[in-house]
Amino acid sequence: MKRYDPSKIEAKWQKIWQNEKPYEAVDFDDARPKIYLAEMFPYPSAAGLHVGHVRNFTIVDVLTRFYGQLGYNVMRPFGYDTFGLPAENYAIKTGTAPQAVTTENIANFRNQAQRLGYAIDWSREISSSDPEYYRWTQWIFARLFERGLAYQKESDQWWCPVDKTVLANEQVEAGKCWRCGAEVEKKTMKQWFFKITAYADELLDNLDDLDWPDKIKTMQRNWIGKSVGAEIDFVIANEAKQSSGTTAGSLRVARDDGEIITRDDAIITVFTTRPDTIFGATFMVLAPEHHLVKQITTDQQRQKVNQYVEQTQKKSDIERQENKQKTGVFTGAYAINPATNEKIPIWVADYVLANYGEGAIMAVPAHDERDYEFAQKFNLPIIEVIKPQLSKTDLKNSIWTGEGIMVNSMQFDNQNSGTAREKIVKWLSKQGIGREKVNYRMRDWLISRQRYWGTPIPIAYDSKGQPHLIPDNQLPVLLPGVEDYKPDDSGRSALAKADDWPKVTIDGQEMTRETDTMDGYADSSWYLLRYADPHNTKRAFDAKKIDFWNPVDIYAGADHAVAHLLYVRFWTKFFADEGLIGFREPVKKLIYHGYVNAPDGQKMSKSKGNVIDPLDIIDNGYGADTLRTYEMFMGPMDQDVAWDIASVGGVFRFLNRIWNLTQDFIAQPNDKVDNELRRAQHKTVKKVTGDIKRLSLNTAIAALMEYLNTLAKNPKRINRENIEVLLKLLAPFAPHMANELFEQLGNKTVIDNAGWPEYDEKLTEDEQTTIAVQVNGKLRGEIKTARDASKTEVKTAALELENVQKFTDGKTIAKTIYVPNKIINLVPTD
RNA sequence: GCGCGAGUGGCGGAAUUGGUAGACGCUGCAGACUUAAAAUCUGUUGAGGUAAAACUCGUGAGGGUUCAAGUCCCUCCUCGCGCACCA
Repeated sequence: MKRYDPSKIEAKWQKIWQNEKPYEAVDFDDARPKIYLAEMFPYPSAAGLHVGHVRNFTIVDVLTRFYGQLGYNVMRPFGYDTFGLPAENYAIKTGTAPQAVTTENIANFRNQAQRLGYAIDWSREISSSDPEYYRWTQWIFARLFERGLAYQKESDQWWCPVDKTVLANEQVEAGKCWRCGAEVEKKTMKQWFFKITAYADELLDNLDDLDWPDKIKTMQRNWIGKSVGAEIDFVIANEAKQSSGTTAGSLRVARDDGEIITRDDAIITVFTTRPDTIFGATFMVLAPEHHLVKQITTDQQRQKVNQYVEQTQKKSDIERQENKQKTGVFTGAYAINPATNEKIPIWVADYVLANYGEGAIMAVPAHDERDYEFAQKFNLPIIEVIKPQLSKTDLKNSIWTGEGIMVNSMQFDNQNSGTAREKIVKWLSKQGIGREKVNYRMRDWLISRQRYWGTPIPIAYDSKGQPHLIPDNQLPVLLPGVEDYKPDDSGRSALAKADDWPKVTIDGQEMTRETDTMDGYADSSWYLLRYADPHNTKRAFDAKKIDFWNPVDIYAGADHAVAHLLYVRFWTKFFADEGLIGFREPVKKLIYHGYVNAPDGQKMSKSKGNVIDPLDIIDNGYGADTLRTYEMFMGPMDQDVAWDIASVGGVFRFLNRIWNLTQDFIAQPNDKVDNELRRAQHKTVKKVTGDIKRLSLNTAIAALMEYLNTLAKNPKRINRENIEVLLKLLAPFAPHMANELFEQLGNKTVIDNAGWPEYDEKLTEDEQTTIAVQVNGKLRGEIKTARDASKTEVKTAALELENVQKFTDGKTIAKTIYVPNKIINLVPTD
């Protein structure tokens, strides 16, 4: 008898798959349904595949093979996210050119992916640092530029002092760089942005219809952070000379110190989501960076205010976030509350953020917790304008921030705050001092990176510093080889140091190239389209091919909940608006799986020395089939799981038993149909099919184990069909073994083409069913009956059970609940 | 603080629609084979209880709805993740 030796059979089948290319997708094949599956393409690190990749790729592989067996025209491509910081940092560390490192790492990744037996369409392999790819990333930049969706702006940006580049908001996590963890700094620089905010509403609204995990959708909603409210103008009041009045067109107001300021400077606009509470606005607060702070501050308060502003500017954002104690200073100035016409003081405090809304608020301490805290601390008046429709006991110590009935609000009294809100906005807008306003927390996507290893931004500047697109026919703007690509503190990438490269002639004009490169997320925002037409040299992609394959049916990943998955949605919407594609969402179903952690539950990391190398597992004799099956079996897909080598052994034993069982059958074949095994077989087909469809892969494998246990108990009664069905169901998880044994059984076709087994619903049910017998809801016994047994029959049989009689003796049955084939519950009178 | 998840044996987990809690795997224990070990195979493995059964308890805690609750409702605790002064 042959022994199970994974190394032999896996090498054999991998070679066959490489030579015969059975997993290439067919464009425009209408005879079969199509399905497009993809994983988030990996950064090919020098360390090779890790167990997390294996989980990610195997999930997609199981589905690829499953749908393939079901007869689908499956596209499952593969690619590499090669541009970006990790590759460049690695190149710097090892003193090799990023180009060379990348080529080497791709070869390694490809080789390792093949050693795992993935059913990849290798004809569609792409990598983002390939000029044939980034040429089109540049082309897309140009289209965005033409529509005003790529623009330049000078502003404060997050700068990572370690990676020496600016970062997008999405790449700053709790004030730290997402890559290296260094605390980021503010730096004023002129940078390129993509105007993702133009799509804010659609990005938010379309989330509702996506078959994505709620967790991701919630994160994206929070990130977009839509707030519907109003802008309201407050006029700055003058204590001493109230009556300086207006002159034509502009309001002129005198300040305490006598200086006259014009209307533009005399208005503070605020954003609020609760205009209904305006009658309770008893003070105003400006962010320390607000442009009016200097002008309105009175001489008396000037020193204190300056000191406070200086102090907060010195603090990093982290420090500002850490200290939740309210601080602030009175400016000495007042504004008029337009609803009450009362004079209210204007304060400066860092709890108001400069970069959201107007950087100024009307403070309603009775109905906002932060304002309340501030008012308590500085003894500012609190006026209640909304009465909750609840008993007061609920709010003893806190203030009411919900809806309610308006009070102290003149003509709006006794109305519901929700309806009053709209009326107040109308009332204010009639007076020209208020308007509806929607604000978003999301900012535009900053894409400039002061690093070498990225897609060059296809822009050049004329002598006046005006940006011009590099014409399409001069694309790609090739990344030149340079000697020294290390980043520095100059705020410019290494490309600025490349001798002649920045010089370019466009339309006969001498210009200077942009030397920053694009954020790597730009590259990954359209690769799911390129897969459908990976070798097109005339355009980014052919609309007909996109139309055939895209959007992606199932996309699997474990990271990038906000950044990548928001950007790729943004670009898809842009492409649709450009008429390049016919859909507005890139991914129908998203699988967001958990991490594979070290045995102690900690994250695997080189520094902790707890990294499990998947290739070691293969080479130690377990083989790729065991590794793949184990990673699918270790727990539900969406959960984090800890590595457990003992369980790897359990899965190996499972496969080994299938091997031995099949060898025994080959030695002593049997043709007879055994009813019990046939039923077990059909039951298993139903269960495994259903489980794979609902992505419950761990229970699908458990069902295969159960089926194997049933077969192994009756080795003599197993027939060919029993075994072949087992192998077909196993094939997505352990394709090498399934193919090998299927062949050993004498089949001429490979198992991939042998179809997915079907089941007969009637055969998935036992002829006899076991019915649990309860008395008063407690289990007292079991009876076996025919499937179609009537309630009366079952009841009679149940009442005959000795153990049931013990609990029903001398009592009458008041109620009988019967769930066919499941349970009967007898409820006696007391 | 707010939002979203989750809490089930010694461990990972299962229970898809309110219907027999603990599938499947690991570990442990006992046995077979072996000079021995590994491998393999068989049995067993929630707690209490019993010679064996019966029976009692049991899905984070407490209450509720129901013939019936891991599952639904209320209150609370713990952990994880996300957001974090966004007006």
